Amino acid sequence: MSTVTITDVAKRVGVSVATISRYLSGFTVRNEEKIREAIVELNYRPSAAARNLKSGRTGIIAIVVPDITNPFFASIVEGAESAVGEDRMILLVNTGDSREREEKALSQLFGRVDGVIMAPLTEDEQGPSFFSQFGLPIVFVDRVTKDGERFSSVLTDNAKGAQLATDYLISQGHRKIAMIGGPRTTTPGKKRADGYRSALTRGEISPLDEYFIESDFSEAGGYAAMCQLLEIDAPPTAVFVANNLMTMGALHALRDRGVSIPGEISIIGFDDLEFAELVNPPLTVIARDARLQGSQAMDLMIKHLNNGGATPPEHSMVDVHLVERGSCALPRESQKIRSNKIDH
Amino acid sequence: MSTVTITDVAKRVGVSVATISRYLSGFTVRNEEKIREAIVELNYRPSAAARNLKSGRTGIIAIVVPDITNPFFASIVEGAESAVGEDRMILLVNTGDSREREEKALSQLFGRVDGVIMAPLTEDEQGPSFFSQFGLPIVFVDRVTKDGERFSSVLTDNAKGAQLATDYLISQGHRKIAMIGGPRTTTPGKKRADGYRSALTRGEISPLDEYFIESDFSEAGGYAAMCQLLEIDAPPTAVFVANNLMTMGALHALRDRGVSIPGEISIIGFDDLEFAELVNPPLTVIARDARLQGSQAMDLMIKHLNNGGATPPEHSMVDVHLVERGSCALPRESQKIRSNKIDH
DNA sequence: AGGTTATCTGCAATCGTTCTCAGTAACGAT
DNA sequence: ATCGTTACTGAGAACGATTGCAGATAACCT
Repeated sequence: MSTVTITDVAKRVGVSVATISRYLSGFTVRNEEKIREAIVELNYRPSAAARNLKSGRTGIIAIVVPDITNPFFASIVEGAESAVGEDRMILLVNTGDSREREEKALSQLFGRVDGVIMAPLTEDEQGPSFFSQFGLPIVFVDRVTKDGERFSSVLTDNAKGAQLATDYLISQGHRKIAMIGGPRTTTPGKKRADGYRSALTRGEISPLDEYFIESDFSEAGGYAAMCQLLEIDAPPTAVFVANNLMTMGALHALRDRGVSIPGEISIIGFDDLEFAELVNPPLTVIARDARLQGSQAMDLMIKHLNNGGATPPEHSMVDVHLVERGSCALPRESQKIRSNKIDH
Repeated sequence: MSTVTITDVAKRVGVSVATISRYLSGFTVRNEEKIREAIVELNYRPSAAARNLKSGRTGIIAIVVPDITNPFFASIVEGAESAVGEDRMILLVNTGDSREREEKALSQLFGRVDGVIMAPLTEDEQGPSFFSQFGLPIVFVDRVTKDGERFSSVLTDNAKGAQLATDYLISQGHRKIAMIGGPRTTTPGKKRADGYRSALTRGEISPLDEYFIESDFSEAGGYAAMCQLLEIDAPPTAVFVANNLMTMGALHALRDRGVSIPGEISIIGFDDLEFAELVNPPLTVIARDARLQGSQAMDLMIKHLNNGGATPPEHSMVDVHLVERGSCALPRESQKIRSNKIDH
């Protein structure tokens, strides 16, 4: 069994533990060759726990996300992973959209990790210094909270993305534009709804309450929301769906009901998906670089830690862009109206 | 700052540290109320590092996967997450398909985690006791290695899955059946290739070398492999693609070349995908429950740890089944042959 | 009141490192 | 020979918790 300690190595070589320790930390010592041999022979591995205790560092950075099976968060994690470097590792916590687990994780993380990169569930429901109380350096990704001022963040230009999407639909002649949004308690939920509304207003379309459904960023939520939209007397001719999972749900709903895209209804999603070009029709989306977001967050964290935690918070913003594929087209009615005009 | 130790709490209450420690470990002590107060007021959080050092336990279980953005592995992680319980956490390591990182991770993990759940990259390339040397309890998922006998594992019935797929294509009348496989150095790569071959043989079709392409389980690999298959003089009428990422690549390739599915070629994939019903046509696949695989692996690990590491290795197998959707159909030629017969 | 348990308490050792401090040895310069 | 410098070494005190041991207190019985 591997319960070999530094003392065993020291005895074997015939020097003090201090020497072995120094060798391990890169100082030059006299019997390097013998030490190397002893380490290999004894299969010695330094105890991380003891190191942590002495140094106060763990070399671990936590990433806390609501749902790892969401490809967006998986990409964030991958991006962070790619930037973590040689001498640190990542601890993943999946909160499963539970506030309780999020809080529990945060308090358990103290002392186990040097810092936390997280996409918090909500921004409103906790006190103003909720996240500060844990005494952990935090970098927020994608979402920001009330005491966000004290921590760095890497956000997406959510409002711009939503505007881009809505403007695009308007430019195609749609006026009955619905949105399936996320919870208003989250940054993306809020900002995307804002962007949608402001684009409508700018386009001189007055937002209809019926056309905005606040859902929950889940596939089931998207499915239900789309069903609800289809039941309206004057159903929308286009729908902006505020995240990838809900988009999948919406597509499922439309498929189940036999509604054709973009013939009967146009769909634009937020966040690209690996399979977006493979669905029928290929999905038009607002895309951003989630990997980049993850790696930037990690960069900020590492910079902060390497400075001894003395850096002021920094905020960066990742750009969004429209990826035109095939799920949006001229609205039926507008087609009619135009042909009427020609007839005229 | 949170550098409050158990000593501070003890002083505040006016008892010894031992008493506080005992209170924390659930023994009944006299001044429970005062202790609770002191802990809250001082915002005391026990040092995980010190605990680890004393107890030798960390309460952390590592999951080592080659690629977290692969939905299959994301589901494994999610499943494991769901089974991890109250008093343990998960450390995720993404090796990015690099053997070097895999090995480095394993050696760094020692002392930081109580056990490792992993899908090793390859089974062949390391010595017979490669994984034993780290002195860590391991549960293998999906793949198994040379010293797999010493560790528990949760595998998939890969051979059966491949046979199911191939038999299905044969039953539809295909005889020119190709396979895009994974690396032979991995368990799934090997077993799925075996299943494919044995199904062909049983169906009295002699396997053609041209029709078997050993790829790398990546999307790019699937794309390239499919292109290669299309260049053959007598291209296959059906292709079994051995994992989800390669299936996506293959679909992309077919789309780019304008080859119709299942009109010109039938496709069956291994591993279901969230969007499999949304692509055009809906994808027929061999499916299995990856979440279950993850949670079973975690269950085995926890059982092992709670027994003080004294349990013998256990091996379980997750079943596979065929999900018929729309990407497979009668082969063209066979259709012709049949109509010829009718004409006859 | 005295004796016997049952319950709680503090002391101090311990886990495996790192790091400070006070050496020691070698060597060239004086 | 003495001194200063450089380059390494070992003893031992931390780090912050847990735990065996023995002592103290309270509770209970006769």
